[in-house]
Amino acid sequence: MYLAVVEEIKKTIVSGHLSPGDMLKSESEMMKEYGVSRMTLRKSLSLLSNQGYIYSVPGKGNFVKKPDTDIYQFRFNRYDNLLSKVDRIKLLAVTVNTASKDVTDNLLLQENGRVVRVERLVYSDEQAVALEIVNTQYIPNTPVVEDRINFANYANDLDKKLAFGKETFGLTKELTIKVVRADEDICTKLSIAPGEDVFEISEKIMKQDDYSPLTYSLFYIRKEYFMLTAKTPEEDASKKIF
Amino acid sequence: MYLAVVEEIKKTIVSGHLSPGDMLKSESEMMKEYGVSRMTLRKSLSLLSNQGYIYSVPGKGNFVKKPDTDIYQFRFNRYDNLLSKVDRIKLLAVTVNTASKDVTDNLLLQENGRVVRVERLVYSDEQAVALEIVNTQYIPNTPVVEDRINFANYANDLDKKLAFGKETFGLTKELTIKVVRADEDICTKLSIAPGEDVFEISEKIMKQDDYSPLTYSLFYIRKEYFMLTAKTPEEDASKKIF
DNA sequence: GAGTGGTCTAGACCACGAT
DNA sequence: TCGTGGTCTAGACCACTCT
Repeated sequence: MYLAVVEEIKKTIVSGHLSPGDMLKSESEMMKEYGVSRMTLRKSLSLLSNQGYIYSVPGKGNFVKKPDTDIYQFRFNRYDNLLSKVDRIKLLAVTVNTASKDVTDNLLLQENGRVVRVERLVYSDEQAVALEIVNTQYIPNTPVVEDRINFANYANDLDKKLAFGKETFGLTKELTIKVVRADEDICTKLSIAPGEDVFEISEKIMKQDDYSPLTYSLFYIRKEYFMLTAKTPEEDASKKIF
Repeated sequence: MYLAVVEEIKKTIVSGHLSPGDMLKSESEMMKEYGVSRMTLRKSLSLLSNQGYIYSVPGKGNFVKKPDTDIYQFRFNRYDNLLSKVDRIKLLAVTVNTASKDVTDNLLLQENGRVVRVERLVYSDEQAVALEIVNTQYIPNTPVVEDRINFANYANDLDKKLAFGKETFGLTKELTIKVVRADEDICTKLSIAPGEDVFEISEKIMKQDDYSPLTYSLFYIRKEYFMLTAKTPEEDASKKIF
């Protein structure tokens, strides 16, 4: 029933009777028009709001929203997004050392702060296709960190658990993708020609409440082995909303 | 009040009393526990559901969801995402011709189908930094298409309006980003060395209901002029949901 | 059949904007 | 002051799952 009302309202919007910025009829009017109770109507309205069709201003009314069609969504995971199957991950090194400027800035460390640095090489088709560097602030005697060092040869899910325990909720992540000229170290490890370009994907994991950084990772990928596909968010929200 | 209940429930989840897959107390129990009515409690639950904390199974109960932390979101717009300001857009050509294989596949055309092809060069700092190719199915005498040709030297918003009229709602878009070796044509137009790599961003705009393609665009960008930043979706849904 | 979540209702009080 | 949307309530019926 509330879904039917949603469709009705969508029609009046899309069919052009209403344009962005226009006000919808008041809720009491719409209750009569569609023959539903207030709560039911409001359920419809909030669904429309979630789908980006409308927004409401307390004391004034509900308005048609200009749709934001420039938002995209994608799924990314360091090991699952390469263009060919990962068949081996090799642990290169686990070190505790002074952070570089880049790492210091991103992890908001003190000057000369120390970090745990885990370096891994990702193989596909017997070839090294990606180099992964995970930096975590080093806090001596923290079980999490010590564990992280001990088990650093395991990757992926286990990695996350070790780093954050049960804190899988309440995290925000930020990803930056660009193309950079590979430095000597990367060229050697990925066995590519000097001066070649590679993808650089940096991933920063932060706490959601105060944005304090937990890890800062760099992922260098041979450019033929990565591409990204993103889509406009689904409208399927309908099923999730209530 | 319902927000307070949300916080309460989050606590019981995050503090580890509940793990993914576990069932929450029944709604009637929680009503008593938090001293709220059914509708209020359900408002809290649907908020939690939207934020990805829980899901519910009719006839059984509400369950803690394993958070999907691999979803990212970003905003993209052909002209607003370059690393430097766009100061000029030059229309190179508007042609009606037989579609290439790639275009035919993506627009689901008949064999030897014809398309309107609009080609533009994007300038920044007096340099050509990106080449844009927009393909739309050619349907003779369709006002939309004819207008598109007439006004093809205008870009961005106007472009969208001409192509889709009031249909700004109900569209889905798909983006693919990769790095490819520039062909001769691109090298000339962007004045880069032969064999250099460029970003290739393809954008396919479809109708949301039947996924029928409307336009298929290719965007070639000099690799120094583009990078992408994406974030985990906000939890701010709270404000949007009701 | 008992318990669960999904939906809907009629009525109430509030904070807010416009006048 | 009046109309608007935001919130909350108590009670009802339904379809579903489990035993």
